[in-house]
Amino acid sequence: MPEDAAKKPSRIQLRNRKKIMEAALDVFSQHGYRGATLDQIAEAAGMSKPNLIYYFDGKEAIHVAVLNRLMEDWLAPLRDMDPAGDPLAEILAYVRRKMEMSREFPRESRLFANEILQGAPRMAPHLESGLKPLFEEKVAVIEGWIAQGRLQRTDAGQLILSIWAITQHYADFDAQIRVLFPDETAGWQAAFAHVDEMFRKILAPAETTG
Amino acid sequence: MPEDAAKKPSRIQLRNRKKIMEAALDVFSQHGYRGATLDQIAEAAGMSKPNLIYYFDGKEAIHVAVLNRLMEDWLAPLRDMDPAGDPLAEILAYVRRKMEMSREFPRESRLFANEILQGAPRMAPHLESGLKPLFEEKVAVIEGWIAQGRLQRTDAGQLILSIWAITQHYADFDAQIRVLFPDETAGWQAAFAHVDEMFRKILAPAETTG
DNA sequence: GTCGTTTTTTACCATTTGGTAAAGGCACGA
DNA sequence: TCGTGCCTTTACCAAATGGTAAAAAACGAC
Repeated sequence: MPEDAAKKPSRIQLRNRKKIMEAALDVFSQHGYRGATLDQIAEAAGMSKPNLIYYFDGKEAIHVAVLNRLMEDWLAPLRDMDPAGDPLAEILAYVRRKMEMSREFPRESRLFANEILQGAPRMAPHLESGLKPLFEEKVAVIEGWIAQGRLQRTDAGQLILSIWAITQHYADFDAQIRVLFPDETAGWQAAFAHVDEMFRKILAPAETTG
Repeated sequence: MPEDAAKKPSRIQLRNRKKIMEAALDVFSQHGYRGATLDQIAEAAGMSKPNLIYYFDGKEAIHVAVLNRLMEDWLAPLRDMDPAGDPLAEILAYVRRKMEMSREFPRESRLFANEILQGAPRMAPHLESGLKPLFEEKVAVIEGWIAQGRLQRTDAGQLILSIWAITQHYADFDAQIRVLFPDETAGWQAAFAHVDEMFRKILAPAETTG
């Protein structure tokens, strides 16, 4: 059984685990954890259900594995925010990258949203150990910028929240947006322009009239 | 069978349907459609499973009934936005009311989010016939205000989207926010202040330097 | 109270679903 | 070519779940 393997996984193992996780991302993000079935995942992965169980300990293990891999990529843009860079440029670049992720990886966004919506039953530890320290670190960075007068005074924590809220909304509420903006391409263009403009106004460098 | 009753429902019917829908809101919003079971709903409603089926045609019918009732209340704040009022005040009032709804009715918000996340399989008609016309009406109102120079020039559709995104985020991503802001009360205060400040900056009446 | 109607319960059922057992297939080194 | 160990499939299973049948209980007009 490869699940507990401390040894190097074979080429076949790597390939099949990847296929399973790709299929699972697809199915889980579309139906949620309980809505997804092993049969669906197996079919999407092009293999039999017992074969899934051969590579992973069970449904929950697959879900956790997908979430774990996801978290890295998900936090990367925030991690990249550079304290040494120009404040406004750094934050706007972060916003843009989050928008790009919503456009390019909507499945990942929805999987994450699904998990949080249900109360993060399988991800609470990750939030504590992965997300929270990074969040607090970057809050401190932004507060530093504000203290230096290089950024409009604002609540740094709430600012990051609102960046998440808006950017992820475009992926998570796609079904709704599609109804309101039938022209997808124009919608994305308007969205990119709008969020940039929005946060630009919010963060305009502090006027010395403070 | 009361489901197809064109006749007036009895007092017992009204009471029990209400109890069922309240229970269903609780369970569906916590576990999603497929994650919720009739047994859970029955227990939460304090009655037997066959009794649920006596009052509703089945699981899906319960879900649809809950969603339908929800939509009215959900759109009310936007509906209340008054074209004759002061632009900035109207929009900020709308934002505040949406924030209050996130705080007071998180289950409703999450139920809605869940449905949209899964592609709105049971709500697409409502989005077309209920949400979309109202959305377009209010977009026109805001565009009118902008044309009159009473509001900072911005994309009205995107503006409404971002109001939804941010306000609903506080309810939908509660599990995440709880990790990042352990002090709930302070979190809500900061949130209310932040969104008000945010949209105030975005919408500041157009300076005549346009 | 009595009778017809509405409401509720008990006892089931068929299907779906996560998971297992065990045999069969396959690759690959000796 | 023959094992040996990794991989895959076939045939199942027990529990959960949406739903039904039909009898029992409660209600309400008279």
